[in-house]
Amino acid sequence: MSLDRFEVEGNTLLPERIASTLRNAIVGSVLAPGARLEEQGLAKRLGVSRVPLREAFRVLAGEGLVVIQPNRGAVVSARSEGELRELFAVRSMFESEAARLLARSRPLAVLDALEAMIGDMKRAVRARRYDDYARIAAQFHDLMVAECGNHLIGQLYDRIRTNLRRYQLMMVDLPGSPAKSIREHETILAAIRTGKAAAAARAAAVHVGELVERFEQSRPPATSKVAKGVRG
Amino acid sequence: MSLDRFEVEGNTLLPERIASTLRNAIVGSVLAPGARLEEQGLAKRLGVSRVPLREAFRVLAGEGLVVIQPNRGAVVSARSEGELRELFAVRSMFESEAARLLARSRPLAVLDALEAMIGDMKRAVRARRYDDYARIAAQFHDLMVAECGNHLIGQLYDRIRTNLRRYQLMMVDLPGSPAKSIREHETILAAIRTGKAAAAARAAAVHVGELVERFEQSRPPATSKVAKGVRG
DNA sequence: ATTGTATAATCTTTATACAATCTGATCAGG
DNA sequence: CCTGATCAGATTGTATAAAGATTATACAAT
Repeated sequence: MSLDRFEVEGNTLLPERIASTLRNAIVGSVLAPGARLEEQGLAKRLGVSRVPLREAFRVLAGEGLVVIQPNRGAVVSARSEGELRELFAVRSMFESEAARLLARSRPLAVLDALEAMIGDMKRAVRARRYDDYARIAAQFHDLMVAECGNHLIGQLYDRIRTNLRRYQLMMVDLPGSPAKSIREHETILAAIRTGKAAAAARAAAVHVGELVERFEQSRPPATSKVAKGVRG
Repeated sequence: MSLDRFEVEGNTLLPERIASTLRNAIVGSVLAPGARLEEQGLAKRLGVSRVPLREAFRVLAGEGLVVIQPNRGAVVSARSEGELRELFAVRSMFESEAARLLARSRPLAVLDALEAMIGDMKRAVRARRYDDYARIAAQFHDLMVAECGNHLIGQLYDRIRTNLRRYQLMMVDLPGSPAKSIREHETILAAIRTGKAAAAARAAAVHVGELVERFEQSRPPATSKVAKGVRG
């Protein structure tokens, strides 16, 4: 059961390793939206054959990172403001539900870990290490969802998170107002600790909502952009 | 744009057609949980070669219907009471959010279609055609989610629905108390029509909750079953 | 009787080659 | 300008083979 932690990495199949490489390239904008994933050339560059590469395409297509256009090959999927909003909306649902579930089950170890993270956040802010702060805040959310008890939510959340990374948000709390953000985390945790499920859910949703707002303020209100080179 | 409806169905790629065939076999229990999907034999039986078959495995793995065990091939994934509960929980979230969104946007054509469906449900029940009733009720939920405005929710909902089908539930309203179920649909639609977003969301959640309850009553409280023939 | 080793058979995984089909672009003709 | 033919390039699907992993079986050792 908990021996999983000792699994040797590298036992993974080639298609998954290829998918991982391409995923990193996509979320890191090395492969831009609309970029065509040419089979032969890519296979040669990665030093693999076409069969596992094609399987990797299917994996990424299932995650929504690439689109397979019949007889025209795989293409990095487009981004849009609309998709971004949808991603945040679903993220909000998941985190909200995770908070609700945690408020019901209240696993002590998890709550303590969350508490510790808030402490780390405060220290990071005091030390003006805002990148650390953002990283810890992201871990806070990850832990909540991972330990909420609903494994399916965890799976789907991973997918959302991967897709959100494409928008250079990295699922981080934008450092607009760390103090306020920390208070929001505290509100969530307090509601969970006292078993107030509805309040916890609401607080989590509010927090994500604040993130969206801060994000939209931090960006020029760009009109919905569709990637070039991709025909409808 | 709306010409999509006239798409020719044979333009799809072979891996997707294979995946569709296998998906039907899995949700129809022709391929039972734990069944090994032997490449050679399956390729021969389906009249395809192994490469597109492998891609189909990846597609189904992404949907959670099969598990790819490194160097041991693809296996139909196990079912469990736990997964069933998780599926229902996520379904509830999605339908709830869909109802909320619809209450905000209130697209007239959709609301009228939903209204018409409730009429059809009533007629079906009066005629004691409970299978028709169940089918229409399922369409009611599908339409809500499909037209809620968040395309991502629609995608994820499809995945949930496919997985729920494996539990022989077919995403139907169990005909335990059609009259009550119809009232619940009416409550949802009324809240949407009057723009009461929170009420609509709550009504949708309540409805799914009732479905779960009816389902659990209709079954012996079977303990969490794991498929045979699958080694850890 | 149990444990461990060696070998063979089976299946998966990956690579490679080749044929068939589709796409997109170019270009000639109306 | 629009239509239709043509053609290179890419994708898709098949076939085959080699390499690696797993399982089964037999056999030796404790």
